[in-house]
Amino acid sequence: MIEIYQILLNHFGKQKWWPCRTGDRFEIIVGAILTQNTNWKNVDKALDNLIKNKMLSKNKIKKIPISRLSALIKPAGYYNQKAKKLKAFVKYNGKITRASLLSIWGIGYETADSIMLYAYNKPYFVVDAYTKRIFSRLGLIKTQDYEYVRNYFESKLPKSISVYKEFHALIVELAKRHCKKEPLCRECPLAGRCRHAKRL
DNA sequence: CTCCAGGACAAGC
DNA sequence: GCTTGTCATGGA
Repeated sequence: MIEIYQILLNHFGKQKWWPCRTGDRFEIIVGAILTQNTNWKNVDKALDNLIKNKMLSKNKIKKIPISRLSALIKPAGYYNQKAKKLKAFVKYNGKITRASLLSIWGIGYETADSIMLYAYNKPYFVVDAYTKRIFSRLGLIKTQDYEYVRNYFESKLPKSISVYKEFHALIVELAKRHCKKEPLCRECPLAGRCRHAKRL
């Protein structure tokens, strides 16, 4: 597994995730919620709107009317749902752990682990749809169950925050560049490992 | 025009 | 328990 990480790192270079302009962890959390099933470019516009209107803070999100909040994050799509999710998150006051994040409405496994890893620097491997798709097509995982896949990666990798961060980012980069193109295995850095004729 | 993007939740079976 | 529908903009 670490070999695959090295191949991707050598091929694409460091991705330096999570993108964050303010350097504030709250921006990472908001981004993690807004990017659910959504292109990052759209999320970027929504974050721009929040920053330009000086609304990117826990207290501001608490106080802003939900109708205005949803208008500001509109480019990110699902804006009504996501406005509710942001409200649900800022309403929570307790200690932030993986379990407590999962108890908040609107935060599922991937979002919780993204927040833990990239905002709080805790060693949870983030599993997204790309990860499941690519590694099952490589023949390395049997099921798509989230916790199974996360456990698989965490057990086969050194427990390193930076490796977890980069690897997930590299998987997304690999997917963006090669998962859509057909046939896969020519320019793909994992070509030699792909047992499938189809694309990753 | 269709398809999908760094998901999560609820309803239906 | 597992499968399907819903949420929605913007770019390819």
